[in-house]
Amino acid sequence: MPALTLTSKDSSKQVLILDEWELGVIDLFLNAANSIGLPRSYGQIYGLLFCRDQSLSMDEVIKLLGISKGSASQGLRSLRQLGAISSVFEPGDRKERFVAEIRLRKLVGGFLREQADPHLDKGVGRLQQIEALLAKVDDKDSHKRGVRRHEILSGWHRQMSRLLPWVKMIVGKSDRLPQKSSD
Amino acid sequence: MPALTLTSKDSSKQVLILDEWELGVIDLFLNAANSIGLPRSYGQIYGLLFCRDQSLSMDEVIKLLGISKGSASQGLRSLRQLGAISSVFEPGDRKERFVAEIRLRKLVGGFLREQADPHLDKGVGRLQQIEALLAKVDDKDSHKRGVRRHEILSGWHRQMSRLLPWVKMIVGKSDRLPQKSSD
DNA sequence: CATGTAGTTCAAAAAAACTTGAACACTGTC
DNA sequence: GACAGTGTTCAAGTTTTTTTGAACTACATG
Repeated sequence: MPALTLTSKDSSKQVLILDEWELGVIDLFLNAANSIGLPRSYGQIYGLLFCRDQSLSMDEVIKLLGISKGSASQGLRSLRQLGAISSVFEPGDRKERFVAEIRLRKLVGGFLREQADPHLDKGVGRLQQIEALLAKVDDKDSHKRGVRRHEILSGWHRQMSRLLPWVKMIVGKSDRLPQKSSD
Repeated sequence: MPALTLTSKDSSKQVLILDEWELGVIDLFLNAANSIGLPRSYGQIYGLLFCRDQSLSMDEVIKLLGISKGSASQGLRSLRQLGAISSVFEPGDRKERFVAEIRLRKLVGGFLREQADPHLDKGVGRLQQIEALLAKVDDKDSHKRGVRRHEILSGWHRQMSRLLPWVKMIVGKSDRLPQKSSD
């Protein structure tokens, strides 16, 4: 393997540019990421991998999207943490390569696990904190009101905790639903 | 019982200060709002109203939370739009007064209606746009790949569309939900 | 152990989101 | 019409989040 050219452009190399439809998909994911509270660049990265059959290295992601090394590194790490992408090592290659997870159930599950569950957990602490503050309330009416509110919040917390497993279960189940192929 | 001079004239006025537990609740909602992608001030406003039995006017919200007129005005409007608060007019008073909606089902339903549904709707347009871009692709392989991706995205869209009604239905009914025996 | 490749970290820059407040609009009263 | 009470708008200011890129770690190879 001759390593002469630095800016090597081996003709066996796959495309280093994006199709227009790929740009469209990447933009779709950019917006989607944004609207669920993830950085745009995460959406771009996922979108790019989603478009491709072949795994991509960090280098290729950087070149194709024109983002910085830092963004790529952090984005790829977080996306893997979310279970939205996974990495593979081609034998005899030091580079880590990435592919998108395309099972919606996995995506939703990972998102809920990493984003929703922690919030619910923190909620327990917050509720306890409020309970503690309530113990120090002198005024009878205020105390009563506070207790009622605490009860409501506890109920909500319980309901949300029960909802999440259902969501995880429902999404992806429809693979098996009989479908009339339309559209 | 009456607070010291605080530019307030009428001593029959209810508290113009917040109990500690109320601050805790308001902070909880501030964080909750933040984590579902709403401005912090919306959370504060909702949290304040959530704590109170009596309706509050915009003026009172501004004074109690120490936020600006602009924030209060926009926050109250958006929260009402979301169905998270509702307004009432006391007879013989020109001021609009607000109370929090505390039924979780309503809150979740409103949130999904105002936030999730619009995104799904926009998604239709985006998918069509991608479809249009695909029509212009020459390369056979790229086209095929693109079509496959479009199909996947369409499937996801369908599944999410089906999920939302379930969520709306399940929340608020969880007393009667069948349970997965573990936890 | 010097070199080159792969990847991470983090302070500073840039961008996005949020808040503010003064000007404006609307309405009912005198 | 002038005024006072309510509420909205939005340009400018502030805060928060995201991105960048240079310095750094790690590790294989000659």
